[in-house]
Amino acid sequence: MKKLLLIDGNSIVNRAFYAMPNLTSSQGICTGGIFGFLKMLSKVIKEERPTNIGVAFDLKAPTFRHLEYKEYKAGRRAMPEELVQQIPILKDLLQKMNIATFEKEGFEADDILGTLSKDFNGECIIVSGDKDILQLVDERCTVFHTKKGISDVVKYTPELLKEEGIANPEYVTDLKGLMGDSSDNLKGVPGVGKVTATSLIAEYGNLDNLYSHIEEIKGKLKEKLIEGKDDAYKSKHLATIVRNVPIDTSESVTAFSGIIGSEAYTKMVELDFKNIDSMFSFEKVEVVNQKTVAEIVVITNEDELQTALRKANDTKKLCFNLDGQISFTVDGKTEYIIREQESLLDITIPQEVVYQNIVNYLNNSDIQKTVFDLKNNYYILKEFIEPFEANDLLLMSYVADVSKHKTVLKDLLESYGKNTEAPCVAMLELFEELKAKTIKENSYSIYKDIEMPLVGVLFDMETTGFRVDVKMLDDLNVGYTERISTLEESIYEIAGEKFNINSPKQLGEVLFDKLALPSGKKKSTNADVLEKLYHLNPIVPLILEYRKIAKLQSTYIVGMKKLLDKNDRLHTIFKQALTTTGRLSSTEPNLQNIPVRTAEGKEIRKAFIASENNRLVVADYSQIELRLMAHMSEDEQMISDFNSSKDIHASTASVVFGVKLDEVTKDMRRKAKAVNFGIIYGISDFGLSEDVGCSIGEARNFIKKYFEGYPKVKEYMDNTVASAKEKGYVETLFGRRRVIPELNSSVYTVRSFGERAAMNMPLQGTASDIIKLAMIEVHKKLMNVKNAKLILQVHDELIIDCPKDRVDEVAKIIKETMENVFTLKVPLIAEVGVGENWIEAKD
DNA sequence: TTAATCACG
DNA sequence: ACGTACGTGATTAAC
Repeated sequence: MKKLLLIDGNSIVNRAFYAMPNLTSSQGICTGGIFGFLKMLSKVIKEERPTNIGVAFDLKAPTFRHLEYKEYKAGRRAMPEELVQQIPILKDLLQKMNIATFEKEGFEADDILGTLSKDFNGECIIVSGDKDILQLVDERCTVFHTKKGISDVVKYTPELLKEEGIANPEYVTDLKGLMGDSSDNLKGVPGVGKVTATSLIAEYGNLDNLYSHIEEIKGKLKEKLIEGKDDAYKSKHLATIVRNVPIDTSESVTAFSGIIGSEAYTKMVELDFKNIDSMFSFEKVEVVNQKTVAEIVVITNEDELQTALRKANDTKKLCFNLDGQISFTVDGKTEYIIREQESLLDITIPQEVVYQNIVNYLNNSDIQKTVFDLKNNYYILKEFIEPFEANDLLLMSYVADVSKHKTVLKDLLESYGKNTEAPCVAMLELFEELKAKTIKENSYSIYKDIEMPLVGVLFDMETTGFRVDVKMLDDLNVGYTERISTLEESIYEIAGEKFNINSPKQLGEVLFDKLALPSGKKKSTNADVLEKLYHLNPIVPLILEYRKIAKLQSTYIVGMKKLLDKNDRLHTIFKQALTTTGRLSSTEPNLQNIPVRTAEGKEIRKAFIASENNRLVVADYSQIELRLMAHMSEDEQMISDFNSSKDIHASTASVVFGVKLDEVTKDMRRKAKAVNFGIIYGISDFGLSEDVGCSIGEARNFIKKYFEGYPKVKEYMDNTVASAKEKGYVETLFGRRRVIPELNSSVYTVRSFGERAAMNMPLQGTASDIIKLAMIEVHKKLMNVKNAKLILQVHDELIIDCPKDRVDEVAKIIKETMENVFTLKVPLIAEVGVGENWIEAKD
């Protein structure tokens, strides 16, 4: 049985463009729309296995329908430039894939699809985001309507249309005739919208039948319908798809074999698309190595291994990779690969022997070592050697270009077009290239003086771990289980049925349909929405509490207990090359989001305790990002506020509301605090109004007052954005860069995001540079304090586990180090506390 | 695998 | 006329 897949090219690429992130190839071409289109295409091909495919595009030239109705299409929004550029590339790529594309002057894509589907002898699937196309549905033709994004489709059959009140697919045009369509500039009947039109069509079927029963309709609606009769028929006619476009519809034109040719593959690689092998079946082709021509030597015994390694004494170089296939190079030309054991009978070198031989060279400071992910190499070799010095390509690539960073070596090499057959040769080459780049861009010092010295510190912290009071967690768990079941009962009681409270979908149905609580457009059930419904139904507070307890139990009790070691300690992994700002991230478990804001949350945090006979010394920077704003903007008012006041939010309130410091009320301070946060995030009136709970106008007024009080802050933010747009990147005080391609997008939301990110990164990033420097210093100083260990960093906070008789000494060390690691135009303050657990130490 | 939610700075 | 706070990770449901 033949099966034809038809795609409305413009409609789908448009959906894809808005659904995908802002993808850009290494050659600077926007590719999000194309990639999204291919993703959708691969999915449908896999699921439907079509024998024929056709993709239709609109032409810019006016359609003949256009000639009849001049304003037709005038209402359609202009396509953003980034998307316009992608269309010819997509067409070219489809041709290379041997997929037929169609466009015809005077006709639209849906006309072409209508014609192809009519002439095809077999089953037919049409994919489009445009509802007009539903008129083509029939027994052998299904329409996949992409609701939102690209993967979420509704499959329309005649039966489904019936369920939606459309007895015959043809009546889709009648519906359009009544309701009109602003994007196509179809007028419809004035005053009749989607809801009225849908119910009229459900009742009367089509326009003819409606108007022959017009007497049954009463009041204003009747008048409107009579008045708009001409418009209704005119709009219906315009919405009717033409099914006899003069194109070649023979099956040989659309035939599709399922195999994609090598030319298309090359093009996709050139566009930097990833995972394409999992998307399509490609014709087998020989992979031609680019760049380096490396000699590959396979090593099968210890003698060969030792001979090869010994050369490092002369070349003074050793680059190795132990993750997966073990290989190394000593000259940047030859790749030595240790033969893998493929069966038990294979004779090769045991892993431990390889490690032992390599380790022999690692403490030789004459030899320049290079690896990818040094900290991970410490773990792999921990039985053989203490942490050693080496270049780290992972960190170098992270510093050189955050947006191109990769956590897997092979991906990184690929993204720089390197030969992955000889990873270590490619690593050395890439390291040198990126080193030159960072030196030129003044960010080498971020690598050399911040990231590299930090590796050993993080390894130490992870290895030491954080002790947990398991008994305390168990006790909490018992209480939680009981509370959850009580809450469940009460919730089911009010709802009148059992359902899964954890399912936002089911919960939404209970709240907004069954209990008829008011909801916005999207029926979101998040805490902000529920807060507003707090007093409308007693079920709401119960759900909020249920959510809170369920979260604490699943994430922080059940989840963390699985990760405890035999000494009741948790060992997080810090990801040092992940965030776009320079912050660390923490996983398995994430110890950077342990609860603290609520009373119940604090109970969990209390279970984080010092080691036997020890205390926790906790120090956190006070308002570091805002102090950096004062420093960077050089705003006199803000600098003087920080120099004179202990409470910056109160000072801000006095500036914004124009009152004396002692006249600031709690509410004024609360609002000022929200503005200060907003400033750090790249403020918007909407965001601020959501946070404060006021109108957008009021929020706009706060911002205006704020900038009047701190004029140089405004100037600084404007300059940052302007410079970012010009240079394409922003940077921290220490030279850490973030490239922000979104800044030049013509899509408002994307561009605005870029602007906010540009305002935020220098603040968040500089703060993280500073605390990293402090960590390096503190770690060094603690070597002289026996059993005192740095165990955790939470962005602006450091935690030390140390013997209780050394706490005063350690507290002094950490405070002085953190405060003096860098000098700003305002004081840098670290607040220090001591306690047996994490909560006690923070008071 | 992705979206929704919520924990943190 | 439109939709937004910046940076993260884990769990759950639902495909």
